[in-house]
Formats: sequence, C-alpha cells, structure tokens
Amino acid sequence: MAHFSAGVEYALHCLLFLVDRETTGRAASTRDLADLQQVPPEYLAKLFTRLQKAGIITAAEGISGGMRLARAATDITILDVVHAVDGTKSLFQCREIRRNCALFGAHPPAWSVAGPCSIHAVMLDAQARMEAALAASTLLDVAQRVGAKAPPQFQSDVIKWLDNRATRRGKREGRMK
Amino acid sequence: MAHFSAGVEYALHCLLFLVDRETTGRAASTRDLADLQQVPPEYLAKLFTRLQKAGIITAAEGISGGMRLARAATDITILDVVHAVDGTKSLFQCREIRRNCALFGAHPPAWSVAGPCSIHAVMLDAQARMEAALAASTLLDVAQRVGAKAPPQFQSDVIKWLDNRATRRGKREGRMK
DNA sequence: GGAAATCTACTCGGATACCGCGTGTCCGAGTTATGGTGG
DNA sequence: CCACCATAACTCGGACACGCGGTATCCGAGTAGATTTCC
Repeated sequence: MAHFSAGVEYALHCLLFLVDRETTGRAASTRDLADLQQVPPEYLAKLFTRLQKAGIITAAEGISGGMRLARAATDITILDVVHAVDGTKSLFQCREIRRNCALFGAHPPAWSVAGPCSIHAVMLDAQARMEAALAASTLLDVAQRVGAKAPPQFQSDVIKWLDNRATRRGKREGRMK
Repeated sequence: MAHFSAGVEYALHCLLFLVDRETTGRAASTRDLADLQQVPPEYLAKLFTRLQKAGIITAAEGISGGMRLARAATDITILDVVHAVDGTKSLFQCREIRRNCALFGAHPPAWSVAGPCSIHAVMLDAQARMEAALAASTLLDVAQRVGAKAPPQFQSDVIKWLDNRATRRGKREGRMK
C-alpha cells in the first residue's frame, strides 16, 4: 500500500481548516471537523491526540473545548504532520542480508558489516530528499493554494457552519434562546 | 511498515552478485543465489520472473539454465528494480476528501475538484524527488561501492562457489568425474 | 559405438496459507460550560 | 437573587475487531542437458 497512512491525509485536511479558523480564534471540535469532511470521528480524535503530543495543536477540554494550532501556520511543515501521525518510519528496512552470505558461516568478517549497507545508503539518500521536499512546504503555503481556488465567500461559509454547530451545544433540545 | 518491500532488497542483493558475474558470462540459478544469501528460494524465483518481464534479466531454461543481466549494469538503475518488483505504487493515495465537504452536499462544485488536490500535489513532488534519487544510481555504482570494501579475493571466491555448485548438477550422486 | 529413453534440475505460473499492520469502533475516565433547582 | 447540582459534550487513553496486502510455501507444467540403456 501507500507509505503515508490515511491518517496523514485526514490530519492535513483538518489542519487546513484550522489555519483558516485561526483568524477568528475560536476552537473547533474533532466531531465537527469529522462531520465537515465525512471522516470517522473516533479515528480522527485519536489522530489529534498525536498531533497534540507533537506540539502542533493545543486542545481545550470541556463542553466548549476544541482544537487550535499551537503555533503559526508558517511554522508547521508537512513533514511535521507526517512525523506526528505516522511516526518516523523509514522507506526501507534493511535486513542486513550482506551478513548472511554463505561464504561467511556463522560470523561475518568485520569488513562486510562495516559502515552502512550500500543499498541501504541509496535508500536513505532517497528518503532524505523526499523529506526535504515535505519540509519545504508549510501549512500556510498549502492553505493559500487551496484558498486561491475557492470563491471568496467559501471560507466565511465554513466559519459560519462551524460556529453554528458550536453555539448550539449544551442547549436543551428546542430551547435555544 | 516500510514502503519498499523485502522483495526489493532480495532482488537488489542478487543483482549485485550478477553484476560481478557478468565478467565470466556464466548464468546463476535462483536456487544458488538464494542459498548464497539465505533467502527463501521459491520467493526469490517469483521475484526473478518479474525482473525478467521488466527486461532487467534474461532467463535460460533447462538444467544448466539461470539468470544473467539483460543489459549493461550501467544501464540498470535502482528505480528500475524497484518498479519491476513493487510496481509503480505511490507514496500517498489521495482519497479526494475535498469533495466530501458537508457544505457541498451530494455534488461538489467544479472549482473544488479542479486540478490536483493541493495536499496530493505536495506528496507527488516529494515522490518525484525520491525517485529521482533512486534513478541517479545504477547497479554498477552500488556494486563498485560494495566491491571497494571487500578484500580482493572475495569476488573470485563467490564466483568459485557458484561455479562449483553449477558444475555438480545433473551428475549422479558420488560419480563426479 | 551411436541413437533413444530416462533422469535431474531448471524456469514459469497459479493457488493458497499465514500473519502483521492499518483502519475503524467501542467504552470508560476526567473536565468544563450550560440549564435547572432550592434556599 | 444567588449558590448548588445535574447534564451534555468535550478530550484522553486503552482495548479490540476487521480486512487487506506482504511474505512465504507448495505444486504442476514445460524445457534442456547429462546419464543410462538398448540395438
């Protein structure tokens, strides 16, 4: 399958909405963000705890709690989010086949295991270039590219949609004042 | 787990031995290559059929058959092998979450799905840089780096080991002339 | 001694079993603002 | 009118079920060289 999990995609899309939401200062709950994008709410909640541990978002508990960005959107790279959600897993897991050569017997000679495996080195280089590309774009970069495609009122529509759901919380059924 | 399968590692290590073997011109059987590196023989055989379909190696059938490189080692990149074994799978599988926005209802507007998803675009760029790195090193590059670490007689020892196993094929037990 | 049959080991391809991990769900615990209630 | 309590909805964390794909194994079919057998 793909190297990056579905959780990375979920998290990134949510964070893009949080970037827009930064202007108003209001927090957004995981349930509302999940309903907004039709993704499983409990699964999303689990992802957000990882984002919080990584210092990308801050969570407010209680009935009017929710998530907001922990630092400026220019200070959060795509790589940060990937690492927070998926951990720092590597593209290639070297099994040190070089030490299994039948000519060596039980104990491979020192020269054969000195330094990194040459195949592994190529893969590590490829991974480093990939991560450099992910570290080069920030949340704000992507959010602006999305915002440039949407019509002007779309962003405020989303803000209204989230605010509407947030303000009718805790109210008794049908007794909104 | 890791993005590149274990098959990629098996195949690359085998191909490195085939590079050394190119000088003598003799083919190497998958069974011998598997025993040389302690990897499962049947699994390796399956990998080699994929490498053959990709035009990386040629196979000779029959009792004294085996594998050899289909073209020069300078003409086979690491990316070629990865694609032959794992197929062209992508780092990131976009699920088009952008079209699931609750504000859209059943049919998302045209502007929301125009062009590639912005998150997907970042991932595609990262993947392109990774693949460029893998396409930059050839089998010969890696083989030379391995050969530089090994003592001089090691390469000939491997050739002798493989030749020894190849020549005692088809002979009746204990009746080698 | 030479031709035919047999045997061995190889490549090739499909079917299948196993198992770990990603994905998703469920549940309980602790927390905070709101609405209702009693003094 | 004010203090207090119950409720709703939130975050947090662990446990668990499900399904897919990577890994590995097995088996049968076809092929080519070495050996044996037979004329």
